[in-house]
Amino acid sequence: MPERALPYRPHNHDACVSHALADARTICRQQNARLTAIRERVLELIWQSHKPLGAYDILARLGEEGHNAAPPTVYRALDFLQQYGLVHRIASLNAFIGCPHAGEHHRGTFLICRQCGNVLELDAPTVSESIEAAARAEGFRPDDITLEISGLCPRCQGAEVHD
Amino acid sequence: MPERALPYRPHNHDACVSHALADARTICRQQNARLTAIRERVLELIWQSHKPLGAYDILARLGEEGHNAAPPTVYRALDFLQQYGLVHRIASLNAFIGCPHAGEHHRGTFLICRQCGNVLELDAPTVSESIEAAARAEGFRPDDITLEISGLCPRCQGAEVHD
DNA sequence: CTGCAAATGTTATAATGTTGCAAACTTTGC
DNA sequence: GCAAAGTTTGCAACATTATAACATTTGCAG
Repeated sequence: MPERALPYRPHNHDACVSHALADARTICRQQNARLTAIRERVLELIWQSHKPLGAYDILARLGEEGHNAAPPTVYRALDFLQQYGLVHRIASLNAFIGCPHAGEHHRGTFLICRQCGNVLELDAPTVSESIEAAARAEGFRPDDITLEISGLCPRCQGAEVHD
Repeated sequence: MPERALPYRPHNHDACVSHALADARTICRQQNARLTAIRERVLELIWQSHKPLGAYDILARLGEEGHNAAPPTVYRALDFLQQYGLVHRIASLNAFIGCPHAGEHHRGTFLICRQCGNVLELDAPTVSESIEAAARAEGFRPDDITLEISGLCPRCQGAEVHD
């Protein structure tokens, strides 16, 4: 059994979330960063959904549980989490998702299913290298890469059913 | 002299714009699409700036010239132009830019200079293929690819000057 | 325990994008 | 030509996403 399951495969998602939180705590401790209650709660909410979560979705869930937060609270937590590579922002969706290989500051490659909304972060060094090579061939010095692939995930290709 | 110059190289930009407009007219005629006055004006405004233009920038320029348009007018024109591959939306910037190889419905690859703001659309079949291969290797059926590379263009690498 | 820096609360507002309906314009069939 | 149908635009309101500015609280070092 792989340590990290694919989002569209059945798996113990609670374990998946707590693993991510444990990792986050480790990473923050190592870097002397303060994973405060709100930051941790935001991270947890994001992880509890494999689908990307909008800032205002997070806000709403915090509201439901009594924490009456304002937008800056959430955006600040998100900034922090992004800074430490714990979550990614998906530009084409204006939404955020947990990073399964947190730790280093990086931008990932995302496979976004337009049917079920699940997102898989791909670790594809070959692709990154080919992109960077193409950019440098134009004399461009690449810095930050946004690669978001929309399409159909394996599960949604056969049956066009909702999740 | 190449027909289409790189945005960060000096070139006759008026000619560049009128060429793009002429292409657009041809494409729309061929497809029985109506390139109305507003749509053409929006396209022209976008082309006049090599830097991506936000919807509200366009709105403001239309306002300056007496056309008191509302947001839906601009967004509808942009939808039309995107549909016919005449402009692209750059998700990481919430902005729009003219497509230098219009005609087919496609998503491009963009080199975005974070210093001067110029954007070059790259036509990199190798990269696209490698991306699609990586996606399919995960069982994913790619559909639409957003690839936006932020960094420094050749001109801005030596001197960190503003455009 | 005091003072500083970091984090959070709070209010307001900016920036971006959409809905829904009415009016104007274009095309088409006759 | 002319009316019906379809497309495009005008317009008002609103929805969503994100930030600014400043006050308050919290955590921690000395």
